[in-house]
Amino acid sequence: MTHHDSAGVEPKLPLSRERVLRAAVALADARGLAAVTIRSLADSLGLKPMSLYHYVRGKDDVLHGMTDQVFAEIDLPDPSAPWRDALRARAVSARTVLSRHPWALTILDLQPATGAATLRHHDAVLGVLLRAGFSLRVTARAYTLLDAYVYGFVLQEAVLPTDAGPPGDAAAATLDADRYPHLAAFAAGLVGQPGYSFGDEFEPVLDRVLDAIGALREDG
Amino acid sequence: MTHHDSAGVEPKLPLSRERVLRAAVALADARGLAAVTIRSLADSLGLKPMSLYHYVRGKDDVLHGMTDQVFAEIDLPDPSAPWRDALRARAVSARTVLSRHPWALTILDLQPATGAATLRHHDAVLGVLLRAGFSLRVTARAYTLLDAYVYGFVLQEAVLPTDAGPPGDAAAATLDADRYPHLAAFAAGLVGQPGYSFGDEFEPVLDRVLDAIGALREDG
DNA sequence: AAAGTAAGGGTACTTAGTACGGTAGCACTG
DNA sequence: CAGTGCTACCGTACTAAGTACCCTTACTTT
Repeated sequence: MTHHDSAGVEPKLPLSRERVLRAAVALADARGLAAVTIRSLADSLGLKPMSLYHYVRGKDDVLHGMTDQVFAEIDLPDPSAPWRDALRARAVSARTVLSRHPWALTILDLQPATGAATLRHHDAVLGVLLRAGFSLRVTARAYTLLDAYVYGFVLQEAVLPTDAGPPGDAAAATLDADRYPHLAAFAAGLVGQPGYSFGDEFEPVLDRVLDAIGALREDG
Repeated sequence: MTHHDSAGVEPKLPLSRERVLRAAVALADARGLAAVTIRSLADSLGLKPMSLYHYVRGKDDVLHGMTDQVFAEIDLPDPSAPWRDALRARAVSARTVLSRHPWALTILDLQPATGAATLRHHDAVLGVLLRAGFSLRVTARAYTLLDAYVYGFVLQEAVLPTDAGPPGDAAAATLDADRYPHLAAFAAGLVGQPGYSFGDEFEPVLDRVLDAIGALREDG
């Protein structure tokens, strides 16, 4: 037996920065961002901690690289599609990917995002808007709004109390209905209802966001 | 001389959880979230590390408490104002506060946000919408959109390359104009222009977001 | 005065990042 | 074929940080 295994157990292919980052993403998905330590990462690759430093510059570099991996998973927009369709598809894809890797947002604001996949991605989206006749200024606003919506939605999705608890409603029990009447009304009247899923709200609201982007274009 | 000082140097009043958290916020503002360690926090209060554990449960509790402090800084919406004015003011306030404490977003998605100030805040905003006749479902959508915009905007503001570098343009120099033509066009044609400020885009776009919320209401 | 309690601290263990300096196998050179 | 050097990997050890456990001092309460 030549190596330990814990989460990913990637086959014993030639090592590389790519494979290290992929293992890091797998680890974060499986056990959370906090479980991504140089030591456990090395362990999941059958290596000793110091060996990783041949492929990455350090922990920070691993985190950088992980976000770039995530961006690489997001579908690039179709350059020939109408802007609205292209943006909609890209928003849905981004949301799906970020929901799959919820730890990514936590890292995002740590660094200026200069990974190759990240840059290529942003460039492609900007291209869609510019080709559709958006001015530079409106393109900036539109992209800001679209991404703000996606990031913000995913962030809220991550924050929501995951009531995988008792059948009734875990959140409502904690809530003081006197002090927070509206929150209580929510827990009881909407979130607690069978069939309600916060995630399902993404697309209906997205359509209004796209309307708003259209309005931004009119403004000039 | 009875105590060390480093960042906050709060006067020697009676200690309390409140004061510990306030010192933590001051530390994060001054030196970044990474500088908030139990040890440096104790030091900034003239205490030894272990003494803090009489006021907080541990590092996680400190982080929880810090986000709640931040929420406490956001103006509560005026319950008697029309929904659009109330939401607009609250969004501007939230954005200002979050820009002042950019580290807050990093912590936000770590925990389900159950601080008192946080709950009171959300409850007040929900109240504005419900009293204005929004249904539960549309209220949820509207609030999601508004907060997504604020969070997402602040997040992007934090990520933006702060070109406080050379006079020309630091970002453009790094960018490969062949590989990323649209990004390059941006750096040169908009971001690099004198007088351009990303932060100034917040309010114009916010107005379109409020339009979108109005449209959500129509949909029912 | 005795006893209890609150506030603060000392020591030390554990986990994590990483600097520094190996070592072993292979490739290529003269 | 010996030597030279490179590549991949590893062992050791230092530092920073969180925190469990137990102690001391001082003040309060009866």
